[in-house]
Amino acid sequence: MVPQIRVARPPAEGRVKSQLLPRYWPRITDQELQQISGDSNSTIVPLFEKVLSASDAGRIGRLVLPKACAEAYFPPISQPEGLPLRIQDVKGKEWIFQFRFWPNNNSRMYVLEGVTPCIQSMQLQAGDTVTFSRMDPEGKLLMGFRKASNSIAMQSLKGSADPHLNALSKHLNSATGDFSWHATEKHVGKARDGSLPPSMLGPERKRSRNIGSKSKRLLIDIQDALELKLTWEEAQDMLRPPPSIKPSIVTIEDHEFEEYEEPPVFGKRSIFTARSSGEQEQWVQCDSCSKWRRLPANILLPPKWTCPDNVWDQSRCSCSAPDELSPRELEILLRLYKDFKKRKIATSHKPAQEHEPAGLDALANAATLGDNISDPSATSIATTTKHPRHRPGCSCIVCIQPPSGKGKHKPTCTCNVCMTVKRRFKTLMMRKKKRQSEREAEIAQRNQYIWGPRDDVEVDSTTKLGTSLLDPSENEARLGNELQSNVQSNNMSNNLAETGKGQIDLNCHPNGPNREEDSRPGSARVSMMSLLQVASLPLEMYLKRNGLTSLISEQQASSGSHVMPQTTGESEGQPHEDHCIAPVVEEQASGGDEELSGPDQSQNDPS
DNA sequence: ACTGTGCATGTGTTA
DNA sequence: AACACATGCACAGTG
Repeated sequence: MVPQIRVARPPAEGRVKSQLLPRYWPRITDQELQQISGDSNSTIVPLFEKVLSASDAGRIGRLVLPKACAEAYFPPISQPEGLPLRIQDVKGKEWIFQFRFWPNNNSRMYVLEGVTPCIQSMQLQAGDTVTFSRMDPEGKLLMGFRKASNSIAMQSLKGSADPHLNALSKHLNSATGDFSWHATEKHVGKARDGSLPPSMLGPERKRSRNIGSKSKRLLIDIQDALELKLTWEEAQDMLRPPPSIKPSIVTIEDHEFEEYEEPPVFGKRSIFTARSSGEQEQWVQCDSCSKWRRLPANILLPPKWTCPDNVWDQSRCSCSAPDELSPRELEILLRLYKDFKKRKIATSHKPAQEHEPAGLDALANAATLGDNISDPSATSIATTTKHPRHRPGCSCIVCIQPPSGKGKHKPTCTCNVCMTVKRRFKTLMMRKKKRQSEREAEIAQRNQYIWGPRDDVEVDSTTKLGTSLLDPSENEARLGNELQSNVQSNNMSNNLAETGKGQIDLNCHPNGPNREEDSRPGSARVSMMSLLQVASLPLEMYLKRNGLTSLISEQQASSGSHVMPQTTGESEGQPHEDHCIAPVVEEQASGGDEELSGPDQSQNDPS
């Protein structure tokens, strides 16, 4: 891309820059400049930028300007009333803001008033960045923005002249494939720690400063928020319902929710798998020797777990006992798990269509967010309008009480707020149902796609095998799809796999007589069965179907190797009752994760 | 009751 | 210690 503009960067007047705090230094990319300037031949002078605070992005419509920036780049004002300032946005639209100041101690506090329409037009929120530039020689002020959400950040990165950033951008793309907001956070976070020069690290830590103090301002720098969220989601992996506490069932609007009296407890992260019998089990890694051990699914593990704790398998209760899985199998399992996680995260971050908070949080969200509930980024950063310190989803007394601030609501309360919340909840549930049916249809279609190439396996396994060995990711990706479908089906049918109520005929080939019906969008019930079949396939069948027969032979050769002790002796192709490495859910067996509203439900719902 | 406005205050950052 | 700034808060205006 050859910019048609001349850019005086960075930034503007070095003289002034030295007076600005680094956090206001403009980091506008060429692409952004190009965007701002359009086809103009003018010189764009990046002036400064500011990460929007909650109050900047709030309804008040006042954007606090850094004093030094205001005094350096905006016209001098002597009266508090200031003067109207004409600023052009990236779309070429001109906005007129009141540029003024408030006396503050012996100083001034500069603000731009009336920015709400502009902020809304750009769909900005706290954590996003607004950039100010000047077009010379006209001196026209320009306003750009950079969304804190990574999708936009990615665009910025892609367009960056900085090879570092371009490389990072490519890396992010390749690393995440189908771009995952969340996955990228991790990379970005990682990059922040290491590879990026400080000047490119985005907003500094400034904004996290107030947290933890007496008057806690829950204002989290977007980067910190991302890291926190990530940590939270990682933590979610380890959260389990309290082992001895039985949830009570609460019915709200004909929907049942599990309510736990005790908060979730921490357990060790494990991978849950299902056997073809429907029995679930979990794989856990020893903290001492790092070997993976198979345990019953219903075991709550302590945060730290080692082989000697393995009282369920005496042959593997010591670190000296060999791995049950071969390295290749382990790799596949882990990659499937990783892929599943990635997809789950991506799914959970999809706007509204895929994700909805449940239970009280949903109500709280509904109460505080209204239609904004469909905007995940909004829920992650923006404060509620009700109580600036609180975030959407906050169900504290302040946020759930009526505007008048008097008293709590009873279940039978019919006040406007309660009725609105209830209506909203109904709408949400209807939407959820609708989405669920859409999702099922989608799964059915995907299923059709999945099964399609399988014919090739049957017809020409050698060719497929060659391809597979060269590019195992393809197979794994397919497995991942199945896995995802499997998880979804698991969510929807709840313990179907466990109870075997689905009456799955494992001998029924997916391409069998029912296939036509299976693949029809809308015949979700049948497709669910197919998916469950996939979920329940023995490892050998997985391997075979995906061209990894060499692994089977390797496994057989090495085992008596303990790969699958119980499977030896069974004829190939016959469904095994045990050891289906189909990571169904990584949550406890108790959970269709979207179905719960107790402490456990939040496992998949960090918001 | 709600909204807008102006100022005050508390806290983190910088010199 | 001084400064910058995010936001709390009181008060006035409006519906």
